[in-house]
Amino acid sequence: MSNRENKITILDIAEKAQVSPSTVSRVLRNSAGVAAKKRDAVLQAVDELNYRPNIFAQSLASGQSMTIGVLTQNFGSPFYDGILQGILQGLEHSNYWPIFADGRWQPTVEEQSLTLLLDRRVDGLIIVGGQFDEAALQKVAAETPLIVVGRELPTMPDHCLYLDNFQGAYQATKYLLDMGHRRIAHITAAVGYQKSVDDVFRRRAGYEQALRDAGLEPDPQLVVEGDLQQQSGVLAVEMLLARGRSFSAIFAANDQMALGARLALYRRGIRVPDDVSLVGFDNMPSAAYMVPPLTTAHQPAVPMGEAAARAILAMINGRIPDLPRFEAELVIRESVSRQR
Amino acid sequence: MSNRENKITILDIAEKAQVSPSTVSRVLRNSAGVAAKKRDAVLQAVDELNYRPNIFAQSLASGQSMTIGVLTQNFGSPFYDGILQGILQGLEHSNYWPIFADGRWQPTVEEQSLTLLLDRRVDGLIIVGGQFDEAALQKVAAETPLIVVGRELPTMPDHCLYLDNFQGAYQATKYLLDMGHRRIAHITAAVGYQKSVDDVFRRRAGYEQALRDAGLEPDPQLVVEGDLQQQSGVLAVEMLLARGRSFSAIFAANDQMALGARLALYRRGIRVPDDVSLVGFDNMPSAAYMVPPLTTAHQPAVPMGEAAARAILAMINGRIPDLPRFEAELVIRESVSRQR
DNA sequence: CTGTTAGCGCATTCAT
DNA sequence: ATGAATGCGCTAACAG
Repeated sequence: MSNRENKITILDIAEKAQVSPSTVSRVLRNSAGVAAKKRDAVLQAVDELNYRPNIFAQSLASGQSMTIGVLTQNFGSPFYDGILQGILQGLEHSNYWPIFADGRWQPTVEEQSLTLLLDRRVDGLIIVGGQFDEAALQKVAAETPLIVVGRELPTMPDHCLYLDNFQGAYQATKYLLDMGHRRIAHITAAVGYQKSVDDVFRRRAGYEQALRDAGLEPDPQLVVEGDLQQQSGVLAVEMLLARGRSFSAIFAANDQMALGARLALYRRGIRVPDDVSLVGFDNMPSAAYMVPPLTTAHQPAVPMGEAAARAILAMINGRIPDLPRFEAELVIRESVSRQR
Repeated sequence: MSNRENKITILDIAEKAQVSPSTVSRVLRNSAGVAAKKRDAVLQAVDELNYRPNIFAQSLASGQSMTIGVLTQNFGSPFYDGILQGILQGLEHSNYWPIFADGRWQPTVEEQSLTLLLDRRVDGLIIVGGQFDEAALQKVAAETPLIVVGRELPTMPDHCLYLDNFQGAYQATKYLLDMGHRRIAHITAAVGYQKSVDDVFRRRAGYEQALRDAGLEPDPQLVVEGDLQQQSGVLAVEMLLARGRSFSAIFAANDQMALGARLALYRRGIRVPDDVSLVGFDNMPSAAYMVPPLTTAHQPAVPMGEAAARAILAMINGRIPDLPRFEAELVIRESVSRQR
């Protein structure tokens, strides 16, 4: 702890306010009626002595840590940042405080991080993405209030907060189709790489369904796998070009890969959107500043984070959280052209 | 805390291992020699009972929280993310855990956040950027080990970790000069807006000095103020264009504004780098994926974060941290062309 | 090297 | 409504 602390304890203020320690505790926690006079005296003493309750003593005595554990998979990725910001906002006036841990998409690290959070005796847990299997998550949920963001778990629907990825991808692909594109490539991500790959899988399914509904058979040669990072978008386009199948549009499973794709096209002298149109997913902050600005399926990360925070607070208070549904909304920008 | 906890305490494992609680504590903390046999028995009991020390009891009894408070100014900005990642890495095997708080560039919020971290009895504090004045920081430093990242405070050099912004900006500007540019615009940021504005101020100074050293007098008409966000880069270029002064290159005080500038130029049909060259600062992750890839002064955010973590650990252990110096390195990419 | 004894600062019974 | 007493789980002297 800090070196020369305010070694002021509840006893000091009890003495100064001429009441018993329990009374002080009562007014501080508002846990029982206290005579107005005594309350004021206590409050004044607290103020004058600049008293700061010892949070550890509080937690030890009360059994509550007033913290929420947040387990993410990579700090600093555009999408996760939005979630974290939302959580911060959602917790704002709640007395609860978030504690973050990063699983770095590595199962072992993820497990350790979870353990660390549990060791910290968090009152609730928000797990964003990740690779824990459902059984493991169920065990966790049995012991601690839990919200899982960004995954759709069949057996625990009342713990999950996610976006309809299928619908978002369908919409994005349909937009390209409506703009006259027929040969639409897709950059997906390899299973087991990153993110609740469910997301990416559903996006691919939405893409394929949109094609079928338009009477087109998906062409496996037009689908390439990346790993969700920018660089893999570059490689994906190289791969696509190497295959020699023509295409007039690319739908990338996330904006980061779309960014990489954009660069690869630039390097090849392929113009966007004149020669090839480009659509992403997530609406990451810089999507609007890409050149040209990127059309993308809008994933409302911040609202999702807020909802997660609210939900976990509800659970902690024994209420049943109402989990809103999130739909992706296509944000149309200049990276798509109409095909003759 | 989690609902049905392992209510296993140190007493349980003491009993099971046939030793006293203090011995258990000793082996767990490695705070004194314990007979190998007893140690093994303890360890085994810990394992079998799946014992988890109560961190609050530990903190209360020991007076240490084993946490490091990290006060940033905006979660989710490319530069700060790098710092946070670095801190995470630097703390990795240390038993210390970071607790984050966000000041959102609002002095009141910043102050509250600091109070919250102090209430949490952090053992050390890393303040990234921010607007606290030096006197306030000195008071904090007197009570708690403190490292300030990204600010250069004259009176507390042994607490600061920062980049030589002057040098970085000088280098960036000189590069443009070497490439034949003579009319070089600069996008800076308004004082009092964001960030330890010192940074931005020093960058401007470096820009001006480079011009002077090349025999050019800085033209105030070629300097515009933004607020470090992308959008302000757009507006800055609009402003520049409206002023009617010609320029062949822009040096933006950070990459985010460079990104906005890029978009504004695109909208005006001004080509980069053919018509106007562009240089940024920070080397944020997507700078390499801009079209064209952005030349930028490389600010090693992750290493700085790591250094901060190491330094604060050193201070906590009563050692004098060695604070490395960081220099900006220009990363040359395709956003700059040679001027005839 | 090890067990015993006191707290750490607060919340929460239980009396009154 | 309020004070006294007890314990949360662990660490740190203190003795041996």
